[in-house]
Amino acid sequence: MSLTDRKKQILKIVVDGYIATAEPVGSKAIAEKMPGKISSATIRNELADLVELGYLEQPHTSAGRIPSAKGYRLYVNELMEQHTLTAEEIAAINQSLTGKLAQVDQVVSQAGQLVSRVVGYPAYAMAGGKSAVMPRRYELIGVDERSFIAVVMLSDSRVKSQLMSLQLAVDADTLPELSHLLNTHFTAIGAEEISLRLMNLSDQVEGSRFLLLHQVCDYTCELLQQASHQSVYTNGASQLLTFPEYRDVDKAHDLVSFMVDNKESLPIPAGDSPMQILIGPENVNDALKESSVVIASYDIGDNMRGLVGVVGPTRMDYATVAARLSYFAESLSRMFGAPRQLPNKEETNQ
Amino acid sequence: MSLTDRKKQILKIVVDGYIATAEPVGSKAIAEKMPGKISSATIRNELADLVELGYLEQPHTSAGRIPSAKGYRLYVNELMEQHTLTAEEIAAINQSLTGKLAQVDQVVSQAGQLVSRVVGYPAYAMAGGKSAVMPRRYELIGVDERSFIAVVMLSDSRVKSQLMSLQLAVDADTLPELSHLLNTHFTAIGAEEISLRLMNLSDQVEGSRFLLLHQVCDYTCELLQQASHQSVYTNGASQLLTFPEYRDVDKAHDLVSFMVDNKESLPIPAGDSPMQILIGPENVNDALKESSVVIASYDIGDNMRGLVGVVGPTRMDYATVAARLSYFAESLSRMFGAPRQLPNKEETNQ
DNA sequence: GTTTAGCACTCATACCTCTCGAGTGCTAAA
DNA sequence: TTTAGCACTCGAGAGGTATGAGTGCTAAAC
Repeated sequence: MSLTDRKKQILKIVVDGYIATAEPVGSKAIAEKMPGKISSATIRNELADLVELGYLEQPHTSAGRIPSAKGYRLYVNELMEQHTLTAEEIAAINQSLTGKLAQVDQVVSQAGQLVSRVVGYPAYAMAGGKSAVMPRRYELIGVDERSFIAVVMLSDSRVKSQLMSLQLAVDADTLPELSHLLNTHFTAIGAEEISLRLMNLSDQVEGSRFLLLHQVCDYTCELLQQASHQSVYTNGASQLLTFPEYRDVDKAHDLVSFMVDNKESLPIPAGDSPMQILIGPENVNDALKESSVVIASYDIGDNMRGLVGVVGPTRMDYATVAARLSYFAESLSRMFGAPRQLPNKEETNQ
Repeated sequence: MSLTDRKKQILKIVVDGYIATAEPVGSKAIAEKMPGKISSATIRNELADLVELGYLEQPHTSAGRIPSAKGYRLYVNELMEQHTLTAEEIAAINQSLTGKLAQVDQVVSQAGQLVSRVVGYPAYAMAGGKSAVMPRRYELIGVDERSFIAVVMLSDSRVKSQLMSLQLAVDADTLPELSHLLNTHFTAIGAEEISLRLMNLSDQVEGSRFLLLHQVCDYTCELLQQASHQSVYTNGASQLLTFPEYRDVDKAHDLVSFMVDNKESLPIPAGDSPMQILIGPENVNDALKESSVVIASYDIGDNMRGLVGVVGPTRMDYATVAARLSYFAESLSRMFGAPRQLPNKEETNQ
């Protein structure tokens, strides 16, 4: 007994129907949707086969059928129609992207927010991989005799700055000198190396200057740590509550609080395919075993990658979500590919 | 018929009981908790009075009593025992505060997060009022011939910076000159004034330089706008789902999505009391009519105020929440009062 | 006048049974 | 291989009943 075309067609109708209504789909309903006249009895035979093959499941004897994870998988891989975005959908996405993404730094978090809005499911976002971030350039700017601004540029072209205050006033030459010192000895190295070199300087540099250096180095280390420990942003988790599969408050709570408190464990794409779909039990994490995740990645300037994912019930509208998400990711890549002209390659510091 | 001491005592027992169990409290249960032996029949007479006075309600004839908003109000104002924090609670709060609040900028959002964790209810946070933010100091730092870093210090002592790129290379003198120009003409003014002055310069300044100025001014305006439009951070909204009053998914969804999508409408303190409690219908916003809010504010450096609020069912554990929240806010004020030495007063720029 | 015991009454909840109908599986005929 | 027919299954909902917590009221006791 094999998967004939008709079986596939029936499977597709079941998945489509279940996605739309969240109710088991019966043989009669299928018969009506099948092209050519076929009786419900025939459909029943086919359905029995599909259950035996593992593509469908039966909640109980006298109910219609619902897709199994295997069924969804086949649907996603072969059966589902490419959802072509309507003009309105494209307009909505473009609209949501215009002018919103000025700060490179905020791109990632905003992407998650926008996706959640655009696809109508909860979403999450994070910045993906690449080599470790390091300081690339320092600048110290005097404000008054008791405070100065530390500016640190990182290897991924982000610039961070903070006001710092001093116990003891320093004279005018100090800041430029220390800037130079930092730029010569404290760039292109990691956090441990920074502490190390700072220690070595402790007896070569006069006390109040050393304190100042210490402050800046601390700040830098903090930035590096922040950059290394991937931060994940989740958005719209409350939308889960609108799906009937999460009417059970406990289930909903499990998933919502997983998305909020345990973001770090949300799935990241395995290979380097631009889009990936994880269906129910295909998810490693228990909390997601009854949900599906669609992940897409996009390029941000400076060979970084961003990642946006969408979470929903296994009964997710894969076709639409996939289409919107991939258009969204492509748009982002495009926006950051050409028009942004950031200094394109590493340039040794100072 | 007036509020005798015994009636108050009974009211207190009802509120305490209802807070603890979320179930109507019956006369027998009350009788057991009353000091001195009083029969349940007597209690029933008193309860009937309390209902008539509007302090209690009866879900239906044969159920126990639950507090009305008026009842909670009396409880909060007079009856509730000051919850004195245990050593563990204090330790937990202190612990959560240590070393977490380095960046003035992140204080507000982190405060919300910490409060939510510390008090065990959903929380929100925002930075409060004070005069409009303005640019106070600029600095332009060359990176290479095609890019530079713009550093803008705002009147509230926050420092922001971003990498910017240029179409045309500029020579070495340009950046310092333009920095000076910005510092002389573009500080201590609002966004509209910035655009205005920029326009006036359009024919006095050579093209590529003007473009550069334009970039910086745009960035500044963006910062100002960002600062003016109060941002509200919410945390732990999912914790609502653990309360029986939000077992009804629709109710839960209403409130959760209100907290997430409509944060701006969350209540802000009316007077300048350090702590405020809004009970059920006392809230202006419909979505909060069946919930209570506890708000506290604290001082951040530079005469700014931060605000943290806690949201929960009317049956909230006011005593504990209030105690923890106020300790938390006091700690924050203390941390930012003395030990932080930011430049203490406005100092006219350059 | 206040308190108490006693008792009939109320109502939400849980549980049972029954009915209804959608949907099935199987069989036998086309 | 397909179809009609039919008995069967099972969930959902309606209706009915028992249970028990809790009440209000009355009349007696303090």
